[in-house]
Amino acid sequence: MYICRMENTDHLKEILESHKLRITACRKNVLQFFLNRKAALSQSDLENQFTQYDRVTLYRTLNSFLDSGIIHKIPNSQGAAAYGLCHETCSPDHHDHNHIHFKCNQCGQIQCLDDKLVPEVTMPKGYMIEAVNMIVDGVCAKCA
Amino acid sequence: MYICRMENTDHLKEILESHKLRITACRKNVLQFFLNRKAALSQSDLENQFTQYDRVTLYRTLNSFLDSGIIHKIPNSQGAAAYGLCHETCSPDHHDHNHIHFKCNQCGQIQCLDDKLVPEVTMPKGYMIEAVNMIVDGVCAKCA
DNA sequence: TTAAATATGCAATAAAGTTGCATTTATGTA
DNA sequence: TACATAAATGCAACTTTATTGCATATTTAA
Repeated sequence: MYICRMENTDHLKEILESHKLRITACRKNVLQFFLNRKAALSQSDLENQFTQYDRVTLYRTLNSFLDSGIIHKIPNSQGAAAYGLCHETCSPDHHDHNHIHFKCNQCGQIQCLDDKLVPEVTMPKGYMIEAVNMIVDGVCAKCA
Repeated sequence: MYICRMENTDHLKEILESHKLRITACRKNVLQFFLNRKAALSQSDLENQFTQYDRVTLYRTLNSFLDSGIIHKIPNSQGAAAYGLCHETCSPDHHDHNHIHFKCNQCGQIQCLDDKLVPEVTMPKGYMIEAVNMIVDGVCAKCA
């Protein structure tokens, strides 16, 4: 029989504090959900998981995580916006996601391939680069 | 004084025919608009330009262009979906856009950098690649 | 020229994103 | 610990974008 007990949430508190965010139940739950998941999450994923919270609250939770540099938005051409956890190297001012994102056309999941770095690119004269995103579409190892 | 006259629309007709689409005024107008524009277009761009057409018609026009391989959808993390013209090498079955997309954070325009090719990437074992997209965010030459 | 297939306009709805405001909760300080 | 202040939450409302059904109009092939 599975005994439900209080989990230690010190690590969640630390992450939120270090990003200058207040500690709330909603934020801790959402953050834990991100940490458990390998794949990126969308607003509707959160709504399905946390029916106890209003969708506006979840929307603003995502925004506060975005602004503080806990998560990053992943560009995609279809469906709702997806969000992935940032690395320690990210700060509110300067995001640092030079990893490739992969979207599986079978299961629909979007993954951060943290150890696959985006190759260098050069732009035509006069262009200033602020961020580079690379999204690979295909079939993931699990679905293949 | 500028004299308004009928333009030759044979090239539009040819493009539509070669993609197995019926020739209609709306499709010719939208296609011409794409050909004139360097930057990618969104649904709302079309709505602003072509107030004579219902937005559902424009929506379906975009879809028919997408399905037939005249345009491609450009992934982005913010704002409405953007669409860019395909090259001759694209067919309904197999799209071939290995060029980089650039989004200017100043003017908001998204451009196809047709001669900037997306670099090769390798995936972890078991992954199958179907498409690779690269989006560079920054400031374009005009806005810099 | 006409029948069949397709495109369009209108109405309606779904889904996603966003804001204002009253209430509740978290946090720093006395 | 209690309190004042600042921030988070829930609710309502609204905007934008995406989507479908159906009647009518247009295109195309025979």
